[in-house]
Amino acid sequence: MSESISRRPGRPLGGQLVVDREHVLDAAERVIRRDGAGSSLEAVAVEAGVTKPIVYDRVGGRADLADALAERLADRMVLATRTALAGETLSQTGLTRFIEANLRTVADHRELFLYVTGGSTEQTALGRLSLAGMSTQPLAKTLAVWRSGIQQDPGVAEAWAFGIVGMLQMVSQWWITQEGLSAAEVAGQISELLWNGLPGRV
Amino acid sequence: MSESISRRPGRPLGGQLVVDREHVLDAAERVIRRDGAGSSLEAVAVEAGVTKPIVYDRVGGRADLADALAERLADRMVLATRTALAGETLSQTGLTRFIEANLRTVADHRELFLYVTGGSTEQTALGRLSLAGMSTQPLAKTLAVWRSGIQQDPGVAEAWAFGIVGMLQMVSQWWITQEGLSAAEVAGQISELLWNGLPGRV
DNA sequence: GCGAAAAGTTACCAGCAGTAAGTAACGGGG
DNA sequence: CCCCGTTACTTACTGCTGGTAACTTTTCGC
Repeated sequence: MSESISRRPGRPLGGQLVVDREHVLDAAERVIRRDGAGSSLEAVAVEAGVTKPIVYDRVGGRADLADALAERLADRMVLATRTALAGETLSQTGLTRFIEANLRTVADHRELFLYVTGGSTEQTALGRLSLAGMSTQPLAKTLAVWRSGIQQDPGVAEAWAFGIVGMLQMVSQWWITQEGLSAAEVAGQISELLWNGLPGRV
Repeated sequence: MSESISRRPGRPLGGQLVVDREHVLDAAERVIRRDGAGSSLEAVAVEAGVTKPIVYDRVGGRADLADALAERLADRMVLATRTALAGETLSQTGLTRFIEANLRTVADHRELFLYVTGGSTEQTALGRLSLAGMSTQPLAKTLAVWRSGIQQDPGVAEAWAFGIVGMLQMVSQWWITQEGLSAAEVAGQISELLWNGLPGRV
């Protein structure tokens, strides 16, 4: 893959785009998976078989790349949790499955997760909210609907959604550095906290 | 402050260290407060009235600086929450005060918080765990003791501590970008979630 | 007094984000 | 049919930052 055929300058024969946005993002994922979260844009360009300005043209700067990858990761998480839940009504065991699916997705995309949540600097620190935002927006909606359904105040939904996403992110980050701690176990513990609260049910 | 007197090379007259570690960290805090989370080590050195290698000698590289500042911030948070709680036994209103104190401390050190949690790249993403770790270690201990006291399983303490810290970090990050949302309000909502759980008390 | 150690600075290197300028192929109008 | 604007690239650069090697000056023990 990515035979560095050292294209000559100028428009390539055939007149077509040599790579599109999706190809660049695919290359970025491969590089990050191989070289870790500290990968450079240059490396991404090389992996895509193209030069830096093309990356800038297709996806933008570093922050934009992180955003685009965050969106992909968020999509996969939503997908994984959706299939794990399969539309059933919310319960503690369902919540546990939701969390466990989340953990497994993070483990599957360890370096990508670190790249996206690690950010680079400055406003990207706030940009981590973009990954959060993609996850929180649907979650907040779900929470609001569900809370209304059980005769509870739905006004807490937004704050709760951010809180839950933050909790999952930090637990994921902690968990992937731990050895010999099963996803199911951790998921059960966090689920217990989120469902029954700190004091537990009496 | 930091009169750029352009010292000559060589050991300074008097033979004493011109700045110690604490002075460098103070300077770093001033720079970050003034210039934001994207501040460079060079700027820190200038603010401290000294050159880069001195910063490296006193505190180490960028990751070490972030760690040291994280420790300071964590200390201040622990202090703030401790005075807010004043040793009373844990309750929902106490928890609310704990969270509100946390939010206010973050707001007081906005840029520093972003610098520390933002990290730079690579292993610093995992290094965010260092701030987390400093906050979670005492929290986990407190939780374990408290859970034991109310006849509940204390084995969940570590995971819960990371989860709670992550929740607070994300909520803080979200809250400081929001306008017209009081700390007390948000603290109450998060406290409600942590204390009573998602379904609420019946 | 003198040389080793201590405490600085200068000057550099490597790598990276981001951009300006140059080059070659395509394609439509005269 | 050819020419010129447009398209789609690459090369080559700037500016900055983290990090380090080498040099300079003072101090202090013997």
